[in-house]
Amino acid sequence: MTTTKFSRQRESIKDYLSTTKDHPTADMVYDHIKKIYPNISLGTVYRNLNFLVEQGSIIKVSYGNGSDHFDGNVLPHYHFICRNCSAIEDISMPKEAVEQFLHSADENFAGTIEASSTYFYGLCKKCSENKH
Amino acid sequence: MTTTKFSRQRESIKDYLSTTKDHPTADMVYDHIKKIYPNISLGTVYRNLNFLVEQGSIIKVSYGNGSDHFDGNVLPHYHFICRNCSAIEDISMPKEAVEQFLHSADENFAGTIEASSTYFYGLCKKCSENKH
DNA sequence: CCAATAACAATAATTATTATCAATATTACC
DNA sequence: GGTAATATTGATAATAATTATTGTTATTGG
Repeated sequence: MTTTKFSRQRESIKDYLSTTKDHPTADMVYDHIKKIYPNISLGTVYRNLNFLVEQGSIIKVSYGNGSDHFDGNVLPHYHFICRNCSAIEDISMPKEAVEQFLHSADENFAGTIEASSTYFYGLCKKCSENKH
Repeated sequence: MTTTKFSRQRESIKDYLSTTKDHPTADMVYDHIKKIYPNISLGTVYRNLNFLVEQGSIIKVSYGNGSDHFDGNVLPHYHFICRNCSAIEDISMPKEAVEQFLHSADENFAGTIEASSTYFYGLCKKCSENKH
């Protein structure tokens, strides 16, 4: 079997994602980690992001338009994407609402539902205030 | 203003998507339409798929892994992606369940929620039966 | 400390999609 | 119906995002 070795670059990426509330893309992570390890390469960032997603330490947020984003918050929560400024924000929902929704899906489907991901779209607070 | 002219290629793409229950990618649409218009180009397929999405005649299904898929069913419904065979299937949910879920999201968010998209993951009927 | 090898940096390759442009098809008008 | 105007096409080049390759470096078990 193949063992996982420690890597300061990977650790740094994980740390960054666990402390920021942004939902950076691979490129944004790259820009940030470069300040600490100036000769890290973008490929290493991608490799480690995929590794960490695989491992369950971070979450990949992909909502269709352009690049994937990454999130260090692995607790169950939902994402909102602003159609004006493209910012991604978290939405936490009461457990009951989520359970009911999943239950309803399960009732209407023949196979086995194991997980789900929901993206909400609209205008964030700032943008909806500035729109008039 | 710019008027929209008829195009047999576009019509053919729309027809195909409205009659299939698959959720083909641009490439799969291309392969199908080529049987009817052998010298259609992939660019034309992309161009028309985007046009039809814009127009609201079809829906784009993008759940992160690889290519976008397209769906001729524009009635409100949800999508399930099998983690084993990658098939995409439809799930329709009772209106109340959806409304309650959206309402709950709205209550927990400061901005304005206008739309949402949910993907369910797991094993489809066939795969969950074959797994043991 | 050192050999084995996981992880690295640099970069090439791939995949999915969009843009460009001359040729063709569709439509409005006579 | 014929023709001018132009939307759409097919072919292909370009771009964006991500993954694979390769020789070098860092980590770790013995």
